Amino acid sequence: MKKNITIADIAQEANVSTATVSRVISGTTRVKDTTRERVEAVIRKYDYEINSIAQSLTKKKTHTIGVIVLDINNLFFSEVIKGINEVAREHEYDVFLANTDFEEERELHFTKAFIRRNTDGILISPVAENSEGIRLLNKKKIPFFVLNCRINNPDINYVTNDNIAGAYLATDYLISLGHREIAFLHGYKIQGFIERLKGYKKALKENNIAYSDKLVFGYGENDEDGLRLTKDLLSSKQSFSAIFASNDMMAIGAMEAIYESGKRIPDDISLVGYDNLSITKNLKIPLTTINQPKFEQGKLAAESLMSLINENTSVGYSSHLIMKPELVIRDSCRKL
Amino acid sequence: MKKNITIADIAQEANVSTATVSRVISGTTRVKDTTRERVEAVIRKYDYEINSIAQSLTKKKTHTIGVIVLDINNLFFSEVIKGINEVAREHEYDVFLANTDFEEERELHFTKAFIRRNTDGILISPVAENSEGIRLLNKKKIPFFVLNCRINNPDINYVTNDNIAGAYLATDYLISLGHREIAFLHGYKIQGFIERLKGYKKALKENNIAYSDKLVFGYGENDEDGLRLTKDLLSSKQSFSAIFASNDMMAIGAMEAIYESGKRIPDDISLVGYDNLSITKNLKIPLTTINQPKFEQGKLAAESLMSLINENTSVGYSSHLIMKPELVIRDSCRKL
DNA sequence: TTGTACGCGTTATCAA
DNA sequence: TTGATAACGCGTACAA
Repeated sequence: MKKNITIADIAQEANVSTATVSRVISGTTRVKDTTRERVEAVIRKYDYEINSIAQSLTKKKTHTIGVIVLDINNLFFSEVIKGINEVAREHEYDVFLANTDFEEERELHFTKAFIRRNTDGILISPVAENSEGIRLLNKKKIPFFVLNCRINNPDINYVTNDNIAGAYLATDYLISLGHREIAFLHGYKIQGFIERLKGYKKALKENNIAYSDKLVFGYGENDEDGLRLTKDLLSSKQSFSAIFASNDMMAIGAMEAIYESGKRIPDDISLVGYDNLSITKNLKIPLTTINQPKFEQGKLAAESLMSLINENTSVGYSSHLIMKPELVIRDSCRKL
Repeated sequence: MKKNITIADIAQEANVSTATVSRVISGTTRVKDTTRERVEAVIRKYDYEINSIAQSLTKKKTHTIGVIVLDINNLFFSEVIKGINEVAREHEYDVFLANTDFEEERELHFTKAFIRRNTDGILISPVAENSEGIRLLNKKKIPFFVLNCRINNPDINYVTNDNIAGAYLATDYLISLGHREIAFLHGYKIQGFIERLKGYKKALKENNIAYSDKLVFGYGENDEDGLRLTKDLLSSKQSFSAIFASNDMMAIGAMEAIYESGKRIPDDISLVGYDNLSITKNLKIPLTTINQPKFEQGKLAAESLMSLINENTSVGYSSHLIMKPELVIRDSCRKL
C-alpha cells in the first residue's frame, strides 16, 4: 500500500510539531517566518497535499455538495448543472454528481451515499415529491434544495417552473392556429410531466375541445423515447395535426420520426416542445417551444443552498420559487 | 451544530459495544441473532447512516472516483460521462465530476482537490499532455486514466481517437467532392484540435492543395464559438466552398451563422463536423461528421481504472488505446 | 460471541 | 511563537 505523506512526516523533517505544520497550512495563527519557510520547503519537496478526509472529520465540514438529477444526458440538466457549478466554484465548493435515471431506488441510494459522505448540502431533482430521499433529508435536517419539483411542505425549499402554465401556453398556441387534434407525448410519470398534461387538458377544456387519451402517448424522456412514441402515434391511425412533446429532447425524436415517415414539419404536422434547449433553434426545423430558465434555476438553487449551509441556524423562511415559462415561436407550427 | 448520531450512540442504546455495532453493519463477523436484531432496530429507529469520512480514514478507501473533463456541457463529454457512470455504478463507486473549461489552472485545482479527498482513482481529460495535473498524479502514483489525449509516456494510460486520421477523412471527403477552398474552424489549442488541424493539412497536401492560414479561424469549442467564428469567416471576404469544424458543437453554430447570412447548406456551403453527437442527425441539415465512440471510451476508461484501483500492484503494462474514427455521410455536403 | 483500546490524519485546546 | 494531547467516528487486533 502506498504510504501517504502526512502532516507528521512533514513535522518530523522540519523539526517542528504537527500543530505547527497545521498552522502553516491553515494560515490562521502567526508562525515565525523562519519556521514557516522551513515547513513550506518540506511541503513543496514532497508535493504534500492535506488529507481532507481527516480534516473533515474534525472540522465537520466537507466543502462538498451533492447534486442528484434525473438524467445527466438531458441538455436541460446540463444547463442547470452549469449554473450550479458556477456558484460552487465561487464558494470553493466541490460537486458530487449523481444520476437517477428516474429510478426512486437509485435516488435513495445516492441520497444515502451523500449523507454518509457528509456533503454539506444537497441539490435534488426528485422522482416524486414524497420520495424516500426527500423524507430522509428532511428528517436528518441536512441542508437541501429541491430542483424541478413543487413540494407540498412549507419547510422544504424548491425552485421549479410553472408547468401547467407552460403547457397551457403551448397547447393554447396550437389551438389558436386552428389545431384541434393535438397529440401529447407524455414524459415519465413524474410531477413535472403530469402537470404538463394538466396544462394541456386545461387549454383543451377552455377551448371546448374534448380530451381524448387516445392522443396521449407515453412514457419517456429523451430523443429515442420521442422517436419511439411518435412512431407509435403515426402508426396508430389516430387523426391529428399537431404534436405537443413534454420536452425538447422528445420533440427532437418526434421530428426524426416524422421525417422518416415522409411527412414534413410544419406542412403536415405542427410540433411544439418544452425547455427551449439552445440547440432547438438549429434543428432541422427550428422548434417552437416553451422556455424555462435553466442556468438560472441551477444558480438560484445553488446560491440558496450556500446560504442554508452557512447560516447553521435555519433561515426562518423557506423559498418556494416558481419560474414563469414563456412561449418561443419558431418555425415548427403552421396555421391551419 | 447538528449532533450526528454515531456508532457510539447506537451502541449505548442497544447495550452493546461499538465494536459490535460495527460488526452488525459490516456483516463480516458473526453476531448473535438477538443482539443483531436489537442493534438493527436502533439503527432503523434513528435512520442511522455510517460516516464514510471516518470509515475512509481507517480503511484508506473512499469508493470514489474523480472525473475531470474540459466541458461538461459539450454533449461529447455527456456521453463519455454516461459510460463512466454506468461502470462506476456496477462497481458501487461514486463519481465526483469537475469541469475545467479548458483552463489548466482549474485542472490543477481539481486534481489537487481529488487527491486531498483521497479519491481512489481519477479520470482526466487534460488540457495538455504535460499538464501539471498529470505530472502530479503520476508522481503521487494515484491510479488514473487519461481521456481524450495521447500521452508520450509509456507509463501513463490513455484512450483517445485518432484525430489526425479523422480530420483527414473529413477533409479528404470534401476534396473528393471537388472542394478546394475549405475553411477550418479551429477548436481551442489543445492536442486534440491541433491534431485535427494536422489531419486537415495532411489531406490538403496529399491532394496538392496549398494550405492557407487565412482559411483557419479559431479558437473555440461550443456552438456560440462556432457561430462567432463563422461570422468572422463570412465577413472576411475569403473565398471558400466548404467548412470543416473541429467539432460538432461548433458545426451547429456554423450552421446558424450560415443560415443567418442567407446562405444555404449544402447548396452554397458544405459543412462537416467531428464527434457524431446523436443530435446531429436531427439538425436543420443532417450533419456529415466524423464518428468516434464516446460512451465506449468512457466505459473503457472507467473499467481500466477499476482494475488499476483494485490490483494495488501496478499491472505491468499500460493501455494506450486509439479508437478509429469513421466518416458518417449525411446531407450537409454537396458535390461541386 | 463480545468488549477494550489503539490507530487513521487532522484540528483545537491548553500550557509552556 | 510553539508543543503536547485530546478529540473527530470508525475499524480491528487482541483479550476475555
